[in-house]
Amino acid sequence: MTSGLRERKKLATRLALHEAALQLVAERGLDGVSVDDVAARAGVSPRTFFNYFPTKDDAVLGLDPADAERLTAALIAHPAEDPPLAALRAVQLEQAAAMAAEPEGLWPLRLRVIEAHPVLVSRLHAVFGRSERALAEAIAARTGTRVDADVYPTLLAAVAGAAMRTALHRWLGSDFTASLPRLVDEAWDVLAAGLPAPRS
Amino acid sequence: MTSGLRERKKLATRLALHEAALQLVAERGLDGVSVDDVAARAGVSPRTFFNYFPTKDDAVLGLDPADAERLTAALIAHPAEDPPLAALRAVQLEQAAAMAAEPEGLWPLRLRVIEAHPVLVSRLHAVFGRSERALAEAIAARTGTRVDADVYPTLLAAVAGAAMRTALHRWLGSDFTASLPRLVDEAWDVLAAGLPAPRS
DNA sequence: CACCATCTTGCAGACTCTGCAATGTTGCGT
DNA sequence: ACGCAACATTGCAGAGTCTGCAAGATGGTG
Repeated sequence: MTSGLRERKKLATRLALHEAALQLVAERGLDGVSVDDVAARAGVSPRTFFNYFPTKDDAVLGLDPADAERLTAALIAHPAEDPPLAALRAVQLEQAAAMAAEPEGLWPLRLRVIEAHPVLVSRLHAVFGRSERALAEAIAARTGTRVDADVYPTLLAAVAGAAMRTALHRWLGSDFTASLPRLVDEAWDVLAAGLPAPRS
Repeated sequence: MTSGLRERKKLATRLALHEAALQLVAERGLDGVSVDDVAARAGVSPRTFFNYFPTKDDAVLGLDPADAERLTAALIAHPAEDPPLAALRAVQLEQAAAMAAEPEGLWPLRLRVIEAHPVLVSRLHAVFGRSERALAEAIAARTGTRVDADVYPTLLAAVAGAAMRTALHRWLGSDFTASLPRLVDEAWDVLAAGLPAPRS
């Protein structure tokens, strides 16, 4: 499936561009790095850069838009007897585990770089927003409602994004010593309880 | 306070630029409008445009970063005996009412234009993300916890954003026939109940 | 009225991003 | 092995975005 030399090369180039962007920005800051720099370090022409990423920022994030699809696919594949909230929670737990297991600690570096640049934080929020839309559709399919008829699908999708973003933020805050899946779990516990005020 | 001629002129210029951007983009689409066009219609030089908005997109959104501050200020001003969730909900209801009452139906137009351009949807998400950060701080102050010690502030702030975004999305979906405050209320009802699956 | 702060503007220049056409590679059938 | 078709890379030209700087216009103040 992914065996063709062509496919592998494309993947490799994409990753090379992403890592080059990430490292350079970590070293010099976002404004200290141009597309030409990134292309040079990745060993391709500047023009080629734009065949892989529409934007310098996107290269730094390096998130595949197909990630969102994979998430919704996982949700759809989940046993139908589970209620949507439980299904979504389970799917996100798996996703969190996968992220924490990524080789080279790519996610920690990514998150550190993002956190240091407000623009990138915004971009990340935007990416989440995108995938929430797709997620809402999948949830609607699960509950037998339509996205524009009921609050539930859109709201639950947005809340799921909130849970993951919160967990990521706290993961970074713990300097990645905490367990990401556990942080996701904690968030869902509070959500499922109806957000009661914490005992102070 | 806001009485100086200078202040008023700045406000007027800012609004003129925003409305010019909004109208032009509504007519020709985002890519059919350049900063020069916007500046021309607003009657200022292109260079001046950038004294007011860092980006063409920002001019189309036209959201004052001070809006976020006003929200947190309102939360802080809210009676301290209310639990944070109730306080936040009340504050958002007021905000929703204010948005729906805006003259000229600015918000409907804004939302329609935004919805038609994915980039702007992303930008809006980003703006929400920003204000959620500030909100988290205010919530932490209210609950006596610290943002990086407890899930609650960050999560509740993110959820509040989810509620408002969901309500806005549905408002648009209803072609602005629904009551925005009511949509916000519905979202909070579901949230406070712990997101139970809807009876289908 | 005169001074200071602030706002506007033009200009030069770096950078981002796109379309197009030429050139090089890969995959596949014969 | 050969050669064709598909696809990737590259350079170039050009429009558009955005910034710094310095000159000029304008509102606020004593």
